[in-house]
Amino acid sequence: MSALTCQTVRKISHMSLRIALLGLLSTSGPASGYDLTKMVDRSVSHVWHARHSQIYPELAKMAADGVITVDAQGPRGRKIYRITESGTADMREWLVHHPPSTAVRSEWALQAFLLPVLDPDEALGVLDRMRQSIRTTLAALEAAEGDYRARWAAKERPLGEYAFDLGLRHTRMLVQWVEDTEADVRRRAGAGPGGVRGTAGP
Amino acid sequence: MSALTCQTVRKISHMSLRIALLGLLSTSGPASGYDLTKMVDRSVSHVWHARHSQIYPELAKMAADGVITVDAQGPRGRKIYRITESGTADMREWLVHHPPSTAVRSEWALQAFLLPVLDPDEALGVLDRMRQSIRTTLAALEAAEGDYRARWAAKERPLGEYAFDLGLRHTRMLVQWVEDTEADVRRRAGAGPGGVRGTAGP
DNA sequence: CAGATCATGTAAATTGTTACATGATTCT
DNA sequence: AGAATCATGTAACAATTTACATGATCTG
Repeated sequence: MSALTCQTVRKISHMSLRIALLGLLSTSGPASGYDLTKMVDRSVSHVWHARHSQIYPELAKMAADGVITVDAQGPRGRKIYRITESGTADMREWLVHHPPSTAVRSEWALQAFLLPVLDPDEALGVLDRMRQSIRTTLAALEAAEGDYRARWAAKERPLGEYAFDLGLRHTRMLVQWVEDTEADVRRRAGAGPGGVRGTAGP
Repeated sequence: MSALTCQTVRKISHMSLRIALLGLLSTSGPASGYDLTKMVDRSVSHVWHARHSQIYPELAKMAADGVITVDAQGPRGRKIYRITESGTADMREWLVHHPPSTAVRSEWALQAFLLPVLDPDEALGVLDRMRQSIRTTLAALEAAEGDYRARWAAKERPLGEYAFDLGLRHTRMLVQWVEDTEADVRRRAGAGPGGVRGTAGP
């Protein structure tokens, strides 16, 4: 097995887009670039965002590396890709052995980070925008939750139920953070320079 | 003002690294590339990760764009940068008017997403690794919390108190998610294909 | 048949990573 | 003097975004 896959042993380390696509192909069955783009938009993009202009070239590279093959050709150059055994092995290897990078890059959190440079009223403006935005997201997720359970009940077994749960928890945490932070900014604005803020209620 | 800054009105949209550096310079006062690299490592990197090899060229571009200036030159080509008025304006503009991108790219969440492709015992292995890793992170954050409060009490007013709180909440949420997910995987493994899992306890 | 959308791609620019390279200063 | 670390950069490559480009198929 190691002899057969030695070409693909290279750097499995990053290339998370590849892994995401392999994951989708492994549960959905054969699919085209267009199909995968839509699948990504509807599901994985909540955890790993990608555009079609990145997906098409990546699929070509994946086929060249043998982790997927062209299963069939449709009408207008439409290529249907299927995951290979080597692809399945790569994906499982990454999942089981790759310690996920903790490197974060979140504009949301960056704005939180920089909030103290603003005057209280400006900060409250930013927080207000955040609150509206995150409440919209929460509403969308809660609406999707019913749909999700229906698909589950219909035995569709969509990938990503745990990630969906994680997203929901994350969103609820953000709503709470925004509200607590707003309250804190207000309290301080009223009280002048005060003591240290509590970071979490009991 | 708009006439003065028209050159920098360009695309403030992304360039978050630039904003992060401007934020640090605006509270720390003048600093060198090396200083900023260390500051990034100790603080913003929890929110926006960057290496020195990206920071040095970015500082050069920022100086060329006039958002920072070389304030002084130290011994070995050490350049001390200072934020300009235009830089302050850009940073505030981004903070107040740029709706933060919600695009996520998290290897952690991607592994969560793909968890269902694994057998229960493999999934439990992955979750176990996650639990250990996240508990370590939580311990580090909780240790840093005391330090943080001390610095606050000493009037250092380090940037990022709200982001620190956000990070702590995020980490606690992850610990809870890992534990609940482990329990769920175990429950299902024992019970065979079951119903839909509850996404959050009351 | 016109407009929507399906469907696939490429090009250029930006952003980020890894590795390489180098010399100065401080500590023992 | 030798080791550690301070300090600054560059080069090559990989990942990502934005914009451009094009033609097919379906719907009313």
